[in-house]
This record gives sequence, structure tokens and C-alpha cells, in this order.
Amino acid sequence: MSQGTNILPSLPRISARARKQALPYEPVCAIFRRYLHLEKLKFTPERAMILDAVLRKTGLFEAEQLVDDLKQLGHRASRATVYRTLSHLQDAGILKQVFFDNKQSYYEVIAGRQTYDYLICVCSGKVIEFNSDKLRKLRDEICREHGFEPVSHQFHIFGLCPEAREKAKESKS
Amino acid sequence: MSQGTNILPSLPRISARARKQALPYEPVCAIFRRYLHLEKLKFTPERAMILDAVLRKTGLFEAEQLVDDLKQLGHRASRATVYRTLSHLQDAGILKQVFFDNKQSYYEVIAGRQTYDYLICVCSGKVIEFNSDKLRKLRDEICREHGFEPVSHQFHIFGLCPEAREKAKESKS
DNA sequence: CTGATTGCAAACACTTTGCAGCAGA
DNA sequence: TCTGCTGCAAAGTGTTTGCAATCAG
Repeated sequence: MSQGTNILPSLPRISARARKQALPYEPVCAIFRRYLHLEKLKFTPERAMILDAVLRKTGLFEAEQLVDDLKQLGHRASRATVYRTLSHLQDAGILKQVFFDNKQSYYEVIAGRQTYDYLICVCSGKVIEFNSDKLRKLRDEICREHGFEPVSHQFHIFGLCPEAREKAKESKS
Repeated sequence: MSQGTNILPSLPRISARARKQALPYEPVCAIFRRYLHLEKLKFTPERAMILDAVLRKTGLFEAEQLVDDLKQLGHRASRATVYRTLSHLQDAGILKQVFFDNKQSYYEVIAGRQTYDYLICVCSGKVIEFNSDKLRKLRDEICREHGFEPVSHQFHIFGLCPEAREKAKESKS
């Protein structure tokens, strides 16, 4: 039987326009407002509240979690609006979907934050973030070889975390 | 509306490189039978047919596609059985799920085949497979640093393919 | 003013599951 | 024989969508 969580990467959705215009240190809210303006969309209270809740998150989070957070913050916003806004935030380059597990998506704020790659334990589901300059360099090298212009990447390593390895050893002996 | 690309549905699923590789049909079938035997499961005609259809695939494919393929091959197997068998094939290490988009999973045969990493064009959806020893080495190095034992990895680079870059240039000028 | 936005609930689409009859080993 | 397997259809589940009322610009 399948042991462990099935966590798969998803694809980033950042519009070309957003990519060109995101300034690294600009307040995220300003990025969003400009994006909305350019797309002739409106900056509504609901969208502001959702962005607020999103920016409070650190690391990975789920849409459903966000719905709860909003309730806790006393913010009203329907599930539908949350999903619709998450979509816009992705297009604005503020957010990206990082994983899917069997059912749902996991998001991560990328605007103005360092992004990570992940080590994922196939036994415990534990996720370790890491960062590697060498990886970025290698990515750029591979892209050059193929005439590709990199926008982003996702590197997920699946395996056994130290604890899981320990357990595996024990059960062997 | 945003042009947030949902790239996956248009992924090409035949790669020249993969096509060149001989299908190691017998060995994989043996792997599957052994797995089934060990798990006290049965090797049924349906499972044989599904494995056959799976091994004809090169590159990424979807479950639904497989259902169609089976019909075309004159093989009967219900949708439910296909899904159940795909699950077993994963557990047997013959297959892996590579992507999820919001809706469905994308699979790839791994047994007896070289696996690839992917460059994915965010404009055209074009997918380029690549292979890198340096990447594997870097992966192992990163794992060592974290006491992780790697089982597999997925490295997806998103960006603009040469054609898309060309187009982008044109539209600027 | 006017078209975008919202909440609701129903719709979706892929996948899983319960069940009764069937069939490998 | 005795589990496990199959097909069917129904259930599940995160997400999306249609619609009428509402609101931002």
C-alpha cells in the first residue's frame, strides 16, 4: 500500500505583465492595487481583508485554512471570494501554489519574500525548507543550454528524514 | 481577466527521446507480478491490460487518457479499476505521479526508464525534458546536509522557451 | 452610472468507495 | 474454497460558476 503522503508540485501562474512589474521591495498591497488597476479590477474590502490574512501567513498554507483565519480575524469573505482572490494574487505574482497533495492546494507568499525549495519526508510528511545558491546557478546554467529564460522553479526532494531513517533502522533489526 | 496560465492541460505527451527508448515490457511485467505476489494480490486480465496500455505511453499521461486508450485497444476495464491499478503501479514503483493541476494527475512510467526533469514554458505550455548529473549530485549533497535519504526528486523550471522569448521581443518593439 | 464583485448554492470534474456477483490461486 | 477483484453507480471533495443584488470608481 502507499505509504505516506502524496505531495506533488503545482505550476506557477504569474502573468507576464506582473512578472515585469513586480518591484522587489514595494509593499505588497501596492503591488496588488497596481495589478488590479491595470487589469481594470477593483480593490474591494474583501480583497483587502484576504490579502491581509494572506500576508500574515508564513510558509505553506491552504485555502481552507485561510477561510478560517478570516473568520477568526472577524473578516467576512465567502469561500468563493477567497478562491477568486487567491487566483488574482497568483496572477499578480504575490502568491504561488506550491504543492497539491491528494486533494488541496498549498500556497506560499512570494512577493518580497525569499522562496524555498523543499525536502519532503515520504514517511512522516515532514517538510524541510532549504535554500541553495548552487541550485539557482545550476538552474540558470541548464536554462542557458536550452535557450530558456527562467522565471521560477520548484525543486522537491522526496525521501526519508533523519527520524524516519532511525525508525526504519530499528524495524529492520 | 488575468491570463493566469493553467499550463498543464496542454502538456505534450510524446517526446522524441522517450519514443526512442525500447519498452522493457517483460521485465516491468515481472516487477508487477512480483509486487502483486508479495502483497497477496492477484494478477488479473484487467491489470495486465492496464499495464500494457501504461507501458505504451511515453512521457506524461493522464488517467482519463488511459481509459480511452484501453477502449481503443479493445481492452475492457472500468474507470474504477484503472484508478485502482494506477495506485498499485505506483506502489510497485513502476509509475509515478508527476504533476497535479487543480483537477487531475499526470503520470509517468519510471520502471526501466530514465526519468527526466522539466523545463516548462509558461507561455506556450511547451515542455522540454532534460537530464543532469550535476543536479543529481547537488541533490545528494543537499540531502547529506540535512541528514535526508533521497528517494526521488522533481525539478521543474518555469520560464520562457526560445520561441516565446522571440515573440515577447517582437511585441515589445 | 456602469460594469465589476459578492455570497449563495448548485455545478464540476476527478477520484474513491460500497456493494453484490465473479474469479484467480 | 476463499480471498480478493470487478463494474456500476453513488458518494466525496476541493474548487468553480451562474445569478441577482450590491458596490467601487
